[in-house]
Amino acid sequence: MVTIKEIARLTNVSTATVSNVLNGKPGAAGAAKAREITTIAENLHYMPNKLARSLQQQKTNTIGIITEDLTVFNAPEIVDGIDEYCEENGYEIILENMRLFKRYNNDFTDTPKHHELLDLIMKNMTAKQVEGIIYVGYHCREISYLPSRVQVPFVYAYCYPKEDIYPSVLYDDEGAAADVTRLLIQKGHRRIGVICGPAASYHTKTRLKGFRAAMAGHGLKVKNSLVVYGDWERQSGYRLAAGLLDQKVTAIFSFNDLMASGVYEQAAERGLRIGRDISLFGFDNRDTSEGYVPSLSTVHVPLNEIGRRCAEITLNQIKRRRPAGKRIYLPCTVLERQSVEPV
Amino acid sequence: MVTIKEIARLTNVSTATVSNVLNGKPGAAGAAKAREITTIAENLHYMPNKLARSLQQQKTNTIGIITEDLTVFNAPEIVDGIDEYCEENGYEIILENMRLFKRYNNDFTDTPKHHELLDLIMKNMTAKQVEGIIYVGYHCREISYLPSRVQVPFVYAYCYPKEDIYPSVLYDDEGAAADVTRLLIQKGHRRIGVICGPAASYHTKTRLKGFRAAMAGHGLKVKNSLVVYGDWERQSGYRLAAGLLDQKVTAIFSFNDLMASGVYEQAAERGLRIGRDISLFGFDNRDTSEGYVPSLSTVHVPLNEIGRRCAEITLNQIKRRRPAGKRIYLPCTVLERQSVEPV
DNA sequence: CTGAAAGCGCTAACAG
DNA sequence: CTGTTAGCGCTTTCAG
Repeated sequence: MVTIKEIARLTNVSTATVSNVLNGKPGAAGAAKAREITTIAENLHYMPNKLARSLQQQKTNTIGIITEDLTVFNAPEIVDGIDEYCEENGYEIILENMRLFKRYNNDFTDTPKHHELLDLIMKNMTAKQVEGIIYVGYHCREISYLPSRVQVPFVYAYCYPKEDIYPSVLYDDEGAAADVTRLLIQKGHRRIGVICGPAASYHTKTRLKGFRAAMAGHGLKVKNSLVVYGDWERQSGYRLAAGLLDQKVTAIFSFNDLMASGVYEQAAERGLRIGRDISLFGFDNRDTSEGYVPSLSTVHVPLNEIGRRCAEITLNQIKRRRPAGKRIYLPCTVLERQSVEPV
Repeated sequence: MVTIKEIARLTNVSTATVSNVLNGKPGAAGAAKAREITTIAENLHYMPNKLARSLQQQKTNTIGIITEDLTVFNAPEIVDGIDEYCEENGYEIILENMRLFKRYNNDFTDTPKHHELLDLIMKNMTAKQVEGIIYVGYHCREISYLPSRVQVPFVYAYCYPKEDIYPSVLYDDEGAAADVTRLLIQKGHRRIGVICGPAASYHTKTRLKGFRAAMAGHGLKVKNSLVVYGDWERQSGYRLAAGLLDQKVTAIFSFNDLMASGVYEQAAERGLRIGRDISLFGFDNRDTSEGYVPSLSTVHVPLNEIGRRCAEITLNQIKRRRPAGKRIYLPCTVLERQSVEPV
């Protein structure tokens, strides 16, 4: 690794001069000398050591991302958004993946062990002098264990901390569900079946709230038997659709695309055609949903935008530009495709 | 940020002693003094500055990961595998995402622009003193633009360089396709339809090779009209299945799960039941495939393992334990589920 | 057992 | 316009 010192030696100037020239300081050296320095640096493929620079400047231009689990479908897109924003603003990222799914066999809850792991990661990131940290949840919920000692701006993506001690960015589940419901109502649907996730889930609760609000807004009653609870998997959509179809619903609102795909299956077996005989809405806009036949109407969730926004908040806080906000809900986009028709 | 100097001042010893005590050097100080130092450090939440340490030790214990696109389905799992192995071995990762999909509107090819971007990233990583770099492709193929100046071990995941200049880890497409084909043949299937990806795709070519080899191995001829080409999307599976079913195939081997899901649709519309009336195999083991009804037989590709293996090779090279290998093909696992039955 | 001194690669402040 | 000096936080001889 060729250093600044080496170049200084070869060009008979001080390291300071080399540094100044290479950093484009005006008038750091005479034109001839300056050219000599840059040429030599070029030829030797000189590359500044960022460790040394950061140490001396007391600034790393780096933020840390902690993912609860990078392999869960929403995480990469959020990370991508963070990365994008950071790149545009001269920041870099380091990544720590907690791997919660694999570590705890998919059924962990917020355990002390989890808390310990978080603290360890926080320590490590602090040691690496990150200037801010973004915590990416693997599913939306309130996080009750908070990091112990936070010395830099800390922002939650896709989850939020108890009592909103730190800012967080989520999306507007409730509004999106209400939008979908209103759209179905406008198309003349009255008997709308709802396939929720588990009753305890944040997403289930907020989306259901939006659904009920929209129904009430149109003076429609919600029949309890038309609201059923699955487990987010395709299988449960397939199974639960049977009961709803038996009850002659004209539309089904599935709280995710996976369960909606099970509805296609169930409908096909009964000789019902989605879009024609029954309308269907999903949620998530998984990359496969557009390819369904007919294409699935669904809700696009702004994952990339969540990432970008978190990064923006973090960088703003680093620059002390703005005080920390609270919880931010980004709007979703309702995508009407062929699986929905008027009654 | 409390430093070693601060602690030295408070405990009336030199920074060297503090450092030695905190790093557990035997006999660095008297027992009492040592305890005092550790206590103070604890209370002040002292945290070593890794930048400084790395600079002085000329060692970062960090490797870089370059993803072509983190949001493509295989990338997170590979990154996860790398991360896992590194964590187990005391290494950390920094991530750079090229975002090729978004940058080039999904239809980039290996352009000069791409090459430039790669060099920029390489430079940056080198500046950060990574000890090795893993390049994660977004789909399997030969990469023709190589990084210009590589100063550390460099390993390809899920793609491979021209002339195998650097080691690479992929999976055994050909063998897996042959395994699937043999399994179908053993179940008595003779008229097997194949839904490939685009003809030019590496995956299409190698899997087709495996398919043909297995057929030939059993003295079976491959009818050209039974080998059709899609675009990896569900739609094309739906469409192409029609032609194959018209030709009375008893089994369909779809080269990915997405297109296989289209086959379910087509079959359902014709009143055919997958598993009973027609057997179906996918490829990729996408997380949704198990939830299909009936569950889809498919091929699990060892993405996590690819990541782990790449990390292993990289760390071994860093420690100069082994010479660089060539291309490594990891075995896939055939998952037989309910979508396959004997004729 | 303990500490002074040197130095990793770089930049900022200041003096000539 | 140019160079000297000092120091970021840490570890590592090596001398006491």
